[in-house]
Amino acid sequence: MLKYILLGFLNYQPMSGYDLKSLMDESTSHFWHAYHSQIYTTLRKLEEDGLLVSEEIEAEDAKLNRRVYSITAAGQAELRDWLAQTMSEPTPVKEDLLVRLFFSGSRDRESTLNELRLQRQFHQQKLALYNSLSPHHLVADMDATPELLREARFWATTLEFGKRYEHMYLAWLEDTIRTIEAF
Amino acid sequence: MLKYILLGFLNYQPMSGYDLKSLMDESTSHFWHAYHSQIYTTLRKLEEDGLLVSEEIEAEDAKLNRRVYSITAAGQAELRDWLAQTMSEPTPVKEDLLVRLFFSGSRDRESTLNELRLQRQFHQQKLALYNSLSPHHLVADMDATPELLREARFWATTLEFGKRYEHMYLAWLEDTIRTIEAF
DNA sequence: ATTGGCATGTAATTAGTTACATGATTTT
DNA sequence: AAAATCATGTAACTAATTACATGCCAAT
Repeated sequence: MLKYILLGFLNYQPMSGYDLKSLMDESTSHFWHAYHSQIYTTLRKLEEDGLLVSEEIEAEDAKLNRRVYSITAAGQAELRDWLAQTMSEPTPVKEDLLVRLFFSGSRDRESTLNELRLQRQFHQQKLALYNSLSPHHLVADMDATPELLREARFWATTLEFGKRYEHMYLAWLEDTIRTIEAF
Repeated sequence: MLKYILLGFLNYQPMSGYDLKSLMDESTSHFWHAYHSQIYTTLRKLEEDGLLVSEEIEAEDAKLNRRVYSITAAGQAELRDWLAQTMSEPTPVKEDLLVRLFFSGSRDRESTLNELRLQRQFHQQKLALYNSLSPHHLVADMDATPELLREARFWATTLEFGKRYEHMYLAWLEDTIRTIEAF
């Protein structure tokens, strides 16, 4: 999946691994996180496969050089083909907290409740973050072409998902805390 | 994580890899899916680490023998220690559909809409499934001890999460379909 | 003086997926 | 006759995580 995220961003404009990591951190990381180590190795692999080309940009000053990647025609075709397909399943959920809760019967009740209360805090923060975000702040990090502005409408739908997800999660946490307090 | 799911179930009662796979399929797979190949290899590893012991049960008839695993004292301690901890973060979301939607600006609109409509179908089915499930049907697959019945209250909270998740997801899909139709 | 941002990578390990492989019994 | 269920595993591969590693510049 990371492959397509990188192709997707590089289809907007050429960028370095560092740029991609920064962009991801404030956008796609909310539904697909990746470490910089994976980003750099995947970029190399995509270049080997001919989907990207890179160019080392010498920095003035004594700074570290940047390696800027551009998408190739083959890369664009790969992205297009991938998008032309249709997911044949819903994405399976992987939620650690639910695993823990499922097996919390033998656990100290206060320990469980503390964990849920801490999670409530985390999800409140996430919701607050999403509410403070505008999909347009991403445009500011790239060249604001008219095409990019059209992309922002799709970005907004994923942000809306995030808000609803956190809202749902919080309500469930509240109710679950109350339920377990009453056990 | 699979490690703790296996320890968690085996803490209820001894079982084979096949039993564990079946139990997971109708419970934890909704928030933590695993293939049988991974289950069998993980069970072996846990036995090597002394957290489980296994015993080969000879089948009457000419059936294949079952290997039944039991949790050891060390295994119970490991499970207890893990549950005594507290997650220091919310679980990161990984949702393929959002990645695809994020980069769908350059995509044919009908293709995007078709994918969303198909997902709507999937999530309707998931919601229907969750609504048909009772946490007690799981007890039927194991020995119905009074302790197990207490566990079922925790199982129910995870099922409730599933219902709310699918409900939220569906509403978002509906709204997103309408939004994109209006683009 | 130290923290944070810029900037890049490799190495080692663990986890997860897909494919291969077998074979009997029961149900449709 | 074919499909589903029971039952177990290995092998190959891909993806993801964690740790290691470096070094400049600007701001506090």
